[in-house]
Amino acid sequence: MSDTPAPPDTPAYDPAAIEATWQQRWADRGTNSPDLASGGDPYYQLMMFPYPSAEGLHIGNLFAFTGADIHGRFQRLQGRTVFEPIGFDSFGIHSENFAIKVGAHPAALTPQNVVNFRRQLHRAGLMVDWSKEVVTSDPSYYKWTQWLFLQLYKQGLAYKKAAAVNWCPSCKTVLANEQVKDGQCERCDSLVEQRLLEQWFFRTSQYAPRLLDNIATLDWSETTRQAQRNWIGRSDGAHVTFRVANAHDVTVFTTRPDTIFGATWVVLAPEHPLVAEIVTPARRAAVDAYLERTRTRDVVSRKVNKEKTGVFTGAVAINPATGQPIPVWVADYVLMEYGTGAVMGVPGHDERDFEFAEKFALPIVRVVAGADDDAHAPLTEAYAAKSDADLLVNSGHFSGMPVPQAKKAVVAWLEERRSATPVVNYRLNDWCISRQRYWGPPIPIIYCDSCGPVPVPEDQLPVVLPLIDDFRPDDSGISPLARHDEWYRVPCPTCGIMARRETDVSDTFLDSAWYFLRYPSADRADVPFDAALTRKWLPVTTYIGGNEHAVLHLLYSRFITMALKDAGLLDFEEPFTRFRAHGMIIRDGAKMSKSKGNVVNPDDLIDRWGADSFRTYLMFLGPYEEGGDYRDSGITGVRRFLDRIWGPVHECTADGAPDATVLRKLHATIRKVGDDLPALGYNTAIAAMMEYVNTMRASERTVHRAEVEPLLQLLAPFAPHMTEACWEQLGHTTSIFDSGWPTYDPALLVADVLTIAVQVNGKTRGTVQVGKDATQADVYTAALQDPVIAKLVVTEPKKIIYVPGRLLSIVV
RNA sequence: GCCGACGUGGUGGAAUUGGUAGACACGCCAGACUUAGGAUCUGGUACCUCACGGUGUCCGGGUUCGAGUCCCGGCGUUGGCACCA
Repeated sequence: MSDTPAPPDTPAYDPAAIEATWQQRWADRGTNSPDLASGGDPYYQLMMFPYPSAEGLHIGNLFAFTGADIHGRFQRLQGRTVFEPIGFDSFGIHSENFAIKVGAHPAALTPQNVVNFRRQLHRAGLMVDWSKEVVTSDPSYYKWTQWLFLQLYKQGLAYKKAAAVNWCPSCKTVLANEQVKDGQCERCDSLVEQRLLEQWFFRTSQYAPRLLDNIATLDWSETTRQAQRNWIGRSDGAHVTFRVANAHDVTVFTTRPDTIFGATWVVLAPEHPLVAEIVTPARRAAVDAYLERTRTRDVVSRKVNKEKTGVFTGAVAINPATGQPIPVWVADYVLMEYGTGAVMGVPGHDERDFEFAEKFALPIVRVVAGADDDAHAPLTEAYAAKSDADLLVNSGHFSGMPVPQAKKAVVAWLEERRSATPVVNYRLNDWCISRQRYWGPPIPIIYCDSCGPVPVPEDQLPVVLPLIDDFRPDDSGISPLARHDEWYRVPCPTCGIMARRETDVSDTFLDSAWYFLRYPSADRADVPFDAALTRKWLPVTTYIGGNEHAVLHLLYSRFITMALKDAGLLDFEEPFTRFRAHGMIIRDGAKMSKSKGNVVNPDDLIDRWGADSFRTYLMFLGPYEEGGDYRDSGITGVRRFLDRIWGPVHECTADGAPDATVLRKLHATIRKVGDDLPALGYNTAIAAMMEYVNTMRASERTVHRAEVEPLLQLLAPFAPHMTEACWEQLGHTTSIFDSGWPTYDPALLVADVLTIAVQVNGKTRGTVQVGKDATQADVYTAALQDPVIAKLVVTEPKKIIYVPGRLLSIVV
């Protein structure tokens, strides 16, 4: 960029040439491919691998990768053997839908996209070990995804059941519950329908307590840990049994057993198996009509439109606390998939029940009251406040007891009468992994009329996804692969008679739930992951990624790891020791998107400014874990900063001694950057280096070699190419990344003269210069020399507070 | 509705965790060097005031010698969850 005539011996800083040169050298010399078997002090630096879109790398990808790369490079400068792999999450509905949209085949499009991504990632100067790349749609990878399915199957963790599932009519596939938001498809926003299909599930719910309890042991971003806790959704309560005349008992789940004296009805979910049994002949027609109505209602109006509906079954249950008969209703505000599919209606203390009671004129009884409330005043809304001072009322011999205590006491009392048991419930469901789509790993199961479902023998893996032209999904709910007899008709592995392959493929989240296990062993065709390498390199030391995967991807990965541990295939059960969520890059205060037309193309920016400036600028936008607002104009400042280092490196002198002031600033900077980098405080580390460069170059002085050389090491993680070139210019023949991290001398950090702020009655009135060993009395004496302060301090101060090295506060 | 995060100049953001608010950078203003400047360098830049001085970290209270930071009550922005009993 600079046209300034440089001194004859200083070549202009030309990022394009330097970056190409060093990327080539790193590749030729294997600089970024550590010896995984022999390298000491292993550090596994993982970044979330991208889905290779046709648009190429998004600026958000590069923000994420650069931050992770800086962390990895810093660890390497600290002397660790750093393994920083990357790959491509190339299977899945994203890739398939895009292929359909542009009329191409995903098997043709994906490799093109991967080539483009690889090119862009190389340009960004990441310290990636390209010899360990994985591509999830490659048979050499998905062979092991299928193997993984079989391991879970063997353990009884994979099972098939007919279930009401979420069907997206636009994507034409089943969606996991977690892919449905407000009754809409997370991907395309279509209204989701309910369908009853046979699906494969993993028993994630079985691991809920462990997945929850382990969270306490993880060094993860707090927001991510909280999101996982919420998702797993532990709630402590009780099962309470209600007698129903001439029928089975109804068991409900409640977290408020203390309110049972106020339960004035019981409700079953429409799908509850007992509905058919308890309904009285007189009410059967009405109930059947209601069930029919809910069945045909789509998920949206059921889950989003919260208008209460319901119907009385005619049955009567006995409240086990009061002994009173209460009606049994059916209503769709009760969900079959949670708890027991039945609840007790306590309108006084639950908003939903209150609404239901008002609509159907059911009795509302108050059984909890705040200390100052009248126990007999009618309720105008549900009283669900959770103050510990709330007391039970109208609750027999429990009246007057505080709520927390009553929760336990009531259950214990009912337990004695065999009407209740304490229960912990989790919100976490089993993971539906079936997808009625084409672009994924076929689920390795064969259905035989005489043997039933038979797993494909492991030595016959992979079940190769056939290259077919009519891969588009249709509305039948049957996978495209089912249209190909020649593929799906196979002999049964057990008995040899003609059988049928499973034609569904598995969820993309399964591909990514184990990829970190594959990386170190990516070049091994004989095993999914080598035992010795895995023991040495896993769990992942630091994982950096987006919080949009806080729940699904991270939870599934944790589940898979636990399942493999239980199968004896791993010796750890948490895959990611440390996880940090990076923030999001926005532009003009809004998310970048094509529709808003505010997308920034990374290729253009690297062409114009160079990867080093681009990387450093992205990290300078704001705190890494919070993200930042991308502004086009700001990158000039960072480019200028690099230019201002490039010059001195080429013109520095080794004669004489470095300047004392500069040296003190240098050591302060080494400390600051060394403290900031492990905590991902990239923006402040860059600011500190800028400050140092301003000091170093003050008054256009000639810079000493010892002033600039350590700076290159501090800057190297941000601007790897430029610092390598400068390092070479200073006469080094090996990579700067093998040069270690500079140390600072604490003795040099203390200035000889300190500036102390002086406050009088809390207001800053001036500053004084004192020697570094000055006492409170010295500072006070010095302060009184200041006429402004002397004028304010006319009497003996009431109080003097001295904060050593910082300020003196005088109270008069 | 529930849970969490956040609120600082024209802008992005700093602030050693209770100690001189606005580091660093963008932008802007002025100057230097220039045929030229969208290059480079130097200086200035929170607000009010000619000045002395005063006021300032969303608003209102409080604790403290001292509050951007801690406490109480509001308002706003944003992310997640949501008929989960």
